[in-house]
Amino acid sequence: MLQVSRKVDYALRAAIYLAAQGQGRLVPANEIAESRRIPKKFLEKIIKDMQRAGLVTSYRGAQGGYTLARSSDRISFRDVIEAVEGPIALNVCVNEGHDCSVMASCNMQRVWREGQRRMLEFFAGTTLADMNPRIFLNTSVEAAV
Amino acid sequence: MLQVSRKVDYALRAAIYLAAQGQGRLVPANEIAESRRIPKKFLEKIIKDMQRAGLVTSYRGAQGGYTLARSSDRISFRDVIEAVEGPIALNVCVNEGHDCSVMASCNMQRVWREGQRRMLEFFAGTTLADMNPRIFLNTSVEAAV
DNA sequence: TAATACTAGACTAAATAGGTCGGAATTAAT
DNA sequence: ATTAATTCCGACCTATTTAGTCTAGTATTA
Repeated sequence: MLQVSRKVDYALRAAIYLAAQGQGRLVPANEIAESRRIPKKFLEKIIKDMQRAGLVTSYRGAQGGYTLARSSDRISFRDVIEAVEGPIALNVCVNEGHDCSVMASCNMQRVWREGQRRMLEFFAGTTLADMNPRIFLNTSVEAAV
Repeated sequence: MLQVSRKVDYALRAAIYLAAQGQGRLVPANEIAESRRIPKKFLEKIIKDMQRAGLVTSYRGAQGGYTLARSSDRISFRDVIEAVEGPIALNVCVNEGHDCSVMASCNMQRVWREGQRRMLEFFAGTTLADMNPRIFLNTSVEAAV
């Protein structure tokens, strides 16, 4: 339906929450889940995805928890989206190596590519730091308000 | 998965095919289905959606078929997408009247809105006529090539 | 009246979304 | 050493959506 999944939404909520806590502070899943209204067990899996993508670091055991692996202004929406959903492709025919049966006569590929390029450009330019209440760094988002 | 459905893809293939045949010529479902590799019965339902949205006109009986309801340069990708999928909302919280539980502290809504605005702007600016082989009218698509 | 087309609605198989469950492994504090 | 806090892991589950198919029409024309 051309809509982001709950997974992406939850991942970003969590990432933004971690960003607000400051890199370094270890935040347990419970706290994130409760404060951002995310099912805890589901959240754990989602954060694991972000960890695998190198966005989050985790520590087990008592006093353990999660923290951002790098500063919030170097983690973009695109990073988070792709961490949990894999690479974005607006249509199957935009994938590398995909061979569309009607490609020669269809001409749509270029449209999907360009639409996707614009979307990615925007999501890559918006970072977790931009979500910090009050201070918005991304001028393109700023300009839209 | 943030990807357009087969339905949207088929709808656009069909619409582009109709555009290429010229408004006025009645094209039967069979011809569209075969030439664009779309399951016929599925196609009929999809075209019905486009008809309900006022994009296509149909005529029953022998020599019947489908044709565009207006000229191809006045039917955009956005028109077709919304005809078969309903209004686009990049995230649930962008919908009118939706009340997000963590909205006050989340700040993401503005990002989805702006991302969506950019996407729609592009899809609304790209028409079926732009898909005519060789002649591309939409300069923004043109520029991307 | 036969052939060609679209129409309507029920049905279905497979995939995806959105989780849940139960416990094992790890660590810090007591 | 024990316990409590915490992540990690894999299997499981269920509802919804996707991508169609099937059957039985109705309308139109030659």
